[in-house]
Amino acid sequence: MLESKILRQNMDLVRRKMAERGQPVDLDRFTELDAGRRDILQEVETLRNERNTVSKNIGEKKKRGEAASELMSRMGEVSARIKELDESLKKTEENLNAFLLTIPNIPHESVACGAGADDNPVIRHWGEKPSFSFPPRPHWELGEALDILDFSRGAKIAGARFTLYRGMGALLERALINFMLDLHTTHHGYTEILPPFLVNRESMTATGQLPKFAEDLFKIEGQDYFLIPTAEVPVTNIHRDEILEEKALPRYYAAYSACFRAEAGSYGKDTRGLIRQHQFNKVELVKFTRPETSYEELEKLTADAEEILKRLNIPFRTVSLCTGDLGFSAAKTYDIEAWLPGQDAYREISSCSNFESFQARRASIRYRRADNGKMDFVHTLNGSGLAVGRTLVAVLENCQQADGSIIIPEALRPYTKGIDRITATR
RNA sequence: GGAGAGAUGGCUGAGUGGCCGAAAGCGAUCGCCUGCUAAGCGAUUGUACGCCCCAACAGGUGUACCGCGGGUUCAAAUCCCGCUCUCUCCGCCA
Repeated sequence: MLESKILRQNMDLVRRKMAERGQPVDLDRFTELDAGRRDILQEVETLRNERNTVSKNIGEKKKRGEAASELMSRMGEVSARIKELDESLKKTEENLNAFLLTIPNIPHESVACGAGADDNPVIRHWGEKPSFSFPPRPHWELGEALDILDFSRGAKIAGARFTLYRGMGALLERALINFMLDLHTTHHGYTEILPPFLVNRESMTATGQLPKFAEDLFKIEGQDYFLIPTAEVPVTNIHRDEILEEKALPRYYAAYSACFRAEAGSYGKDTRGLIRQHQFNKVELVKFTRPETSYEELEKLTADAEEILKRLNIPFRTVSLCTGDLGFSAAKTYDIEAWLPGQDAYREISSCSNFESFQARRASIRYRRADNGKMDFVHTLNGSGLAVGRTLVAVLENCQQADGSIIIPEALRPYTKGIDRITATR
């Protein structure tokens, strides 16, 4: 969220940046609401001041046994007027706030201008694409042939976009989760978190999923609980309404969670395989940093996520999202895209973002600066480290053999009871 | 699910209608003092929003905030109602 004061002072910048995002904002409406609010505020505060002084007066008179009924009835009127003004103030602030909550973050100056995904500059490539002496197969064929992924049972039990993992498939997924968590906690300095998978409305609003993207979320009927679309939500909310010590920054958290997404509006997209599921597993990295270091921290966080693919020896490329492709809350985002030979394409496997103070304002996450003793908002960052289901896809497709078996990357074998190969069991 | 207790500043904790943005203690910061350490003494110590002032830093001033939302009253941390959360006991339960 952008604050009124900041918006008021940077109208032109905001107007220009929102246009670059392709999401023009009606700033006249803001000006109107903001000015209206301040008008009412001044009037009501003047009246309150009067009431406070006169009330004190009344108290003193009464103590001396003097009559004060005239003052009391006049203050009755003032109070009634205050009540009226309070109501219209509240209404105006609600409108203003609702409006502010729908304005996306301002893209960082290093973000390229562009209309959509095709305009995202590629930052780097890593790894050699594997060459095959046979046409590489997509993971859904491999998984079904090996009897480790059961799409039709998943659909029977729950519906489309749900998958049942079986045997080595389930083990491989679990191995990936543990491998990722271990790497981030022992080598990259993250503290492991296991968060609630259901959260309340305040948490969803703090990180930016609400109010604008309610249709992407699963909600518990009749209760104010939402299924998390990413561990970013509960983990960022760890410090909601808190004041952190500057010396306790930066803070790094790594969390495994299941993630739930309604995927409204993606009908017919990625209908086969594990790529787009209503429920999937993810290890999420979240950082709370001082404003001065957040872009440095974004580079490190992205490298931490890339390290997983490097150790699994999966080729990838990293792109920087352009203004037109940038998410609502992010100021800058790197997407890491793994090479999937079965689909002859790079597919997103991680998205690493700096939100600057956007989420911290919504969530009121602050720290006291050591230099001047003032409060300031922290910067929040997060990134997948990594999307587990998609990583499993990448392993299957990159490590497939001519006979349809899968050679398990060495880095995972400590987590697969030493098993080095998945072969058909029937 | 049933019964009860509670929620006050960074922390502990007092405060049952006006003199309370809130005692006291702890902590923290700054200064003094003691040869060092410990102790001691003094001062300071919330946030948000608005207005004024300023190039800016700062400053002045007003309002709000004692879990959240409403009500009573000239006046609410204090009285009333609803909600949320925490704790204790009973029941149930992985």
